[in-house]
Amino acid sequence: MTTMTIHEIARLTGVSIATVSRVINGTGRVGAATREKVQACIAEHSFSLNRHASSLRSARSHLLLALVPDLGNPFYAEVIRGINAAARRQGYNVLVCDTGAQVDNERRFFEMLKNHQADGVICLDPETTQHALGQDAALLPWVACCEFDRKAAVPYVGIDNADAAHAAVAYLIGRGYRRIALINGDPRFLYARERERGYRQALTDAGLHAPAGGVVIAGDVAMEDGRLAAARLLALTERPDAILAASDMLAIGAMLAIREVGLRIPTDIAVMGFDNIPFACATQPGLSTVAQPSVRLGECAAKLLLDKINHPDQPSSGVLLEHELIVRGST
Amino acid sequence: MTTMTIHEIARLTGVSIATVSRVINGTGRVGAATREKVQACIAEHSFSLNRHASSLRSARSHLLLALVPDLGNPFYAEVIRGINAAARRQGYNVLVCDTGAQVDNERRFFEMLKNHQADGVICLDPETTQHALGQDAALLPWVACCEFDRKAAVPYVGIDNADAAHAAVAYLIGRGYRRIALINGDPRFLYARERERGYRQALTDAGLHAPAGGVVIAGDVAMEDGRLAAARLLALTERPDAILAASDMLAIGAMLAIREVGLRIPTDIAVMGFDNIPFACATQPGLSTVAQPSVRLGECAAKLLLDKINHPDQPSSGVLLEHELIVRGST
DNA sequence: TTGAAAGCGCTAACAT
DNA sequence: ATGTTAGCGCTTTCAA
Repeated sequence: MTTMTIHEIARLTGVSIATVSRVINGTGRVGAATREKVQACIAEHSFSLNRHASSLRSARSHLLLALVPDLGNPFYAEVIRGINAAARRQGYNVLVCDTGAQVDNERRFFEMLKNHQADGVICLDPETTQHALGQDAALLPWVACCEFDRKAAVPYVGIDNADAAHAAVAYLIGRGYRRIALINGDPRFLYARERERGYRQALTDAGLHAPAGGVVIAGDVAMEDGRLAAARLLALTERPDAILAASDMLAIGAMLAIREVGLRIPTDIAVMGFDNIPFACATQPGLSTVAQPSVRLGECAAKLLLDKINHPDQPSSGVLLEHELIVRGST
Repeated sequence: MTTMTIHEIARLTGVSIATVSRVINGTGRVGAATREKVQACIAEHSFSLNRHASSLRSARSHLLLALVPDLGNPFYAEVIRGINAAARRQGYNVLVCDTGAQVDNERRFFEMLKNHQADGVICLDPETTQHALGQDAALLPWVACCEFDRKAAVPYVGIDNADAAHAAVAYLIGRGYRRIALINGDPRFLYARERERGYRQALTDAGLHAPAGGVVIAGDVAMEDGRLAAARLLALTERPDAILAASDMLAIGAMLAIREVGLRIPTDIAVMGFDNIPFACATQPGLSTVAQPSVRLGECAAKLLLDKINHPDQPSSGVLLEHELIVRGST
C-alpha cells in the first residue's frame, strides 16, 4: 500500500490539505458537505495521521508515560487503571514503563519527555530516583505518584505514609502485641522512610520501642524478599510477636516464612501489610493491611498531570489521600 | 531554555548539521577530532534529538509496544520482563499498554503502529481480538504472544495449551480424582478454547466425561470471577472432586470459594491452576499448577518481533515452548 | 571527511 | 469556508 497522506486525501476529495487537517483535528470552520466528503474518504482508506509529522509541528503527542518500579506488584496495576481512566477521558493514551526502579531506565524515559515523544510523565519510582534527575522534572510535565518530595516543585499525590504506619502500629498495640517488628523496603523509597518513622513514633507514643534487630530492610520488593527478611526476624532470640511489612508483597512472603517454621498466625505472631492488593484476602488467614486508594491515586495523578500540561505556569500542588485500615485474620 | 536543535549544536561547534547527525547516529565517516568536539558539545548541553523529526524522516521510533489484556495478573508482568530484557539489548524501549482485552483499545494502539509511533507490537490480547484487526497485522511488525492463530501469517510464540491441559487432567486422574470440573476463561482467548479441548480429550482418553454443569466460564479474568465460578460448581448436586482452572488467578479465587463453604483442599476437593504466578506458592495449601515459561515467552516474542522488523520479508514462524507441571499441596 | 539542500507529513498563520 | 505557504527538526542523497 502506498503511504496515505493528507495530500492524497485532499487530492481524492478535491479540497486542500488544510481543510483535511481541519476536519481531522476538528479545528476551524468547515462546511458540512465538505466535512462529510472528507470523512468518508478517510474512512474508506482507513487513513490515519502520521503522528510524527503532527507532533513535530504541534509539539503534542497525546501520550502519557507511567513509570513503575515493579509491574509484578498488583498494586501498581490498580494505580494504572486509575491513570488510564482519567487520561482516556481527555483523549490521551497511557504507556507503562517498567523501570525496575533503576535511575538509568528512568532517565531513558525522561528523554522521551524531553523529545516530545510523550506529553507528560506520572512517576511511581522511588523518590530518590526521581530526585536524581535534578530539577528538570520540575520544568517539565512531571507528576509524582506515591513517591514524592514535598519540597520539590513537582505536583504529587500520595498518602501520609508516616500517619498510616502509625495507625497500623497503634492498632497492633491495641490488640495487645508488644514486640512489633518492621520489614521495610529500600530506603530509596519515601514510603519506606516514612513508614519507619510512623512505626517508631507509634511505639514511642505507647512507651515501647523497636525490638533489638527488629527492623530489617528487605533486599528487594518481591515476595521472596519478604520471606528472607522474616526468616531473619524469626531467628532473633527475642522473637517478635507481630510483624508490620511495608507492602503486602513483603507481608505475604513473611507469612510463608512463618508457616515454614511451624508457627501460627496470628496466635504466635501477627502480620500486617500495606496496599491491600487483591491477594491480601487470598492468604490464610486473610492479611490485615493498610489500604491505599490505588485507583483514585492514579486518577488524581493523571488529573494533576493534565492540569500541568494545560496550564504549565500554575504552581504545582500536592494532594494527600486517605488510607484505611483493613482488618482480616492475620492480626 | 531555548530548544536545542542540531542546528544549534552545529553552530556552536562550527560544523554542519549533517555532521552532527552523523555523530549522533554513528552513521558515515566522521573525523575523530570533529566527533569528539561534537560529542562534548552535546554532552555539555545535554542535548537530545527531537525524535519526532528523526522518526518522521527515518520512519523508525525505536519503540516497541506490548499489548496486555490485564496488568493485574502477575503472569503478564513476567512476560514483560522477558520482553524488556531482549528489547533493550537491541536498543529498543518497551511500552506496555493495558487494553483490558478490548478491541477498541487494541485498535488505538494498532494506530500507533501504523503511524510509525512504534516500530512493532507484541500482542498478548485474546486471539479473537487480534483477529478483529484483520490481516493488517500480518503486514506490519506484529507478533502474537500466548494468544495466536496458527493459520494467520503472524509470527507467534506460546505453549501447546491443549497438551498442557491434557497433562494436567491426566495427572489429576492419576491421583484418583474422577469428577473433574473446569473453570474456563472467556472463549475469546485461545488458551481457553484449547485448554478446554485438552481437558475434554484427557477425560475421554480415560473413559471419563465432564460432570454435568462441570464446565463453567468465568465472567472475567480476575480472582473474584474464579470465586463466583467455583461457587456455582460447589452448588452442583454432584459436586466435583477436583477443579482445573484456566489460570492461577481463577484458581486462587476458587480456593476462596471452597474455603467459604467449609470444604478442605485437597481432601474434599482438589484445585489446579495455570501459569505458576508467584502467589501460587503463597496460598494454603500451595497451588498445583501448569507453569508457563513466562520470561522466556517474552524474550522469544521480542526476538521474533525484532527479526520481523529487521527482515520484513522473511516468512513468519511460530514457536511453541514447553510447559511444566508443578505439584504443590492443592492436589 | 564534510557540507548543501531536498524533503519526511503535517499544522497554523495568513490570504482570499 | 477554503486555499496557500512557511516551516517543525531531522536524515540522507549528492557534491565537493
